[in-house]
Amino acid sequence: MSKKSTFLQLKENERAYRRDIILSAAFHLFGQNSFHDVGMRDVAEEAGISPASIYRYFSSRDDILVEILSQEITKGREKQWRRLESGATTLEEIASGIVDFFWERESTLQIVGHFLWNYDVDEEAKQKFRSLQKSYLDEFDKVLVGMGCEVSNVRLFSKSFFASLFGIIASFRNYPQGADTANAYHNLHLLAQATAGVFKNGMQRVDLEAINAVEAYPVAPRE
Amino acid sequence: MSKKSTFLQLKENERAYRRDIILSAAFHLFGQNSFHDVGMRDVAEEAGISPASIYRYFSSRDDILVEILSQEITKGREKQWRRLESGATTLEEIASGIVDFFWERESTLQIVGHFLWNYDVDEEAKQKFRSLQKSYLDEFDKVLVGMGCEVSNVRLFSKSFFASLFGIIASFRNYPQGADTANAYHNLHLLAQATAGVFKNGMQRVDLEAINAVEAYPVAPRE
DNA sequence: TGTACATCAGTGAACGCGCGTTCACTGATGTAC
DNA sequence: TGTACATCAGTGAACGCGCGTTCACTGATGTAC
Repeated sequence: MSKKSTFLQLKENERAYRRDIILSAAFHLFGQNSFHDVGMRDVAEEAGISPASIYRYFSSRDDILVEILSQEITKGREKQWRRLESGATTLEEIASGIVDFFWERESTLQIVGHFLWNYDVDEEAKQKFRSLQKSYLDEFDKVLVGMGCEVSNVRLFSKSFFASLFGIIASFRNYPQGADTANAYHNLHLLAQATAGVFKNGMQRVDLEAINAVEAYPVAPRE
Repeated sequence: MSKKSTFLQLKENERAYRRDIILSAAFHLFGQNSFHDVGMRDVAEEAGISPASIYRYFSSRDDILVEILSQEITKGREKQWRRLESGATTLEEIASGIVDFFWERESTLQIVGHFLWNYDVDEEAKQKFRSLQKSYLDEFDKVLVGMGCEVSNVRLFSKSFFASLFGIIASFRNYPQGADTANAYHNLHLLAQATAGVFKNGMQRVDLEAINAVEAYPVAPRE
């Protein structure tokens, strides 16, 4: 490696390092505040730079968001997959893992919601988000197969299961359950357990009939 | 009834009628445009009045939104419940009904999302939204029981099932499926069918174990 | 029959404000010759 | 060793703009006496 390329390498490293500082700042803020309360000015302040500087490292706010989501998923995955590798796990455990994942970091849920709901999301970030979805589902497929899922279309199962949990969390995390928060948390786990139980039962059969039933379904494009 | 009270009544009717005009205008706009593209100025224009006038009939934008959602649900319910009353129906049919309901009116999905995600929602509207949730689930309970659901905790089942479908629609309505829209629509139905199948299987048992498992779950409040 | 007053629908214009993003610029460091 | 030039981190201030909502006002209609 020539001297010159080493210098360039160092420069690139520095740049990556600065980028990380911004990301860490944002990550930290999202851990303490709710999604809508963290703006570019806040991130800049936390990182010790000016708002304008952020745009040297990220093309948009969405770009930061998707990057943070990526980190969150990686962390969450490590935490959960570690358990998985140490032996067989149940769908129920995975389900409560997902509930806790979103419960502990509300803003992560908000970020996902942001990408699922918003129309005017930065196109580049949208692409990244989609590949995150895909890779997450890929891993999930593997886990299910590893758990002995005998369903013919595993991907269908992964999608349904994850989306179900996501929907439960989204719908009921703030649903009034006699007022206190602990109750809502408990209720989420209850719903997650019930759903996991239902899916566990379905893990062996079901889908074949379902798919056949659906092939005949009319394909009506949105007007 | 005295003459006076009749006059007052007429006046009230007129007022209610004007309110309905605004609501219809908004309803119409939401049917043709996406959620974020319909503002108070648009509603006003469509209704043939000035933006300021709207606030004589609704306390906030959220107030209009929740009112529209209420109408949508009523309509959708009529459509679906009518089928139900004419005989036994399957969970699968209900599931595709829900998919179509949200698919046909994307903005309805957006409205629900708005109330589930946003923090700074008008408090009054939030209350209304919650009672909508409740009454919807109430009806759903009845339908399930009517279908022969033998589960001990029907409400738990209703919540899980509805939230699952909602999550599926939210997660995958824009998920790239080989690019064209018809495909996404078809895919949603596929997922819905699979999920309905899984839940149908679980409708007879499952939940009891699940609930017991959960009672022992630690109740950890959000930090 | 007329006058003063209350009520309420309706309005044009402006307010407010958040907030992502861009602009024009400075200063430091490296490179070419 | 010095000069001109390129590159890039970093910045304060402002831009832009959407958009829900409010303000101060007009005009019509009903009511009291």
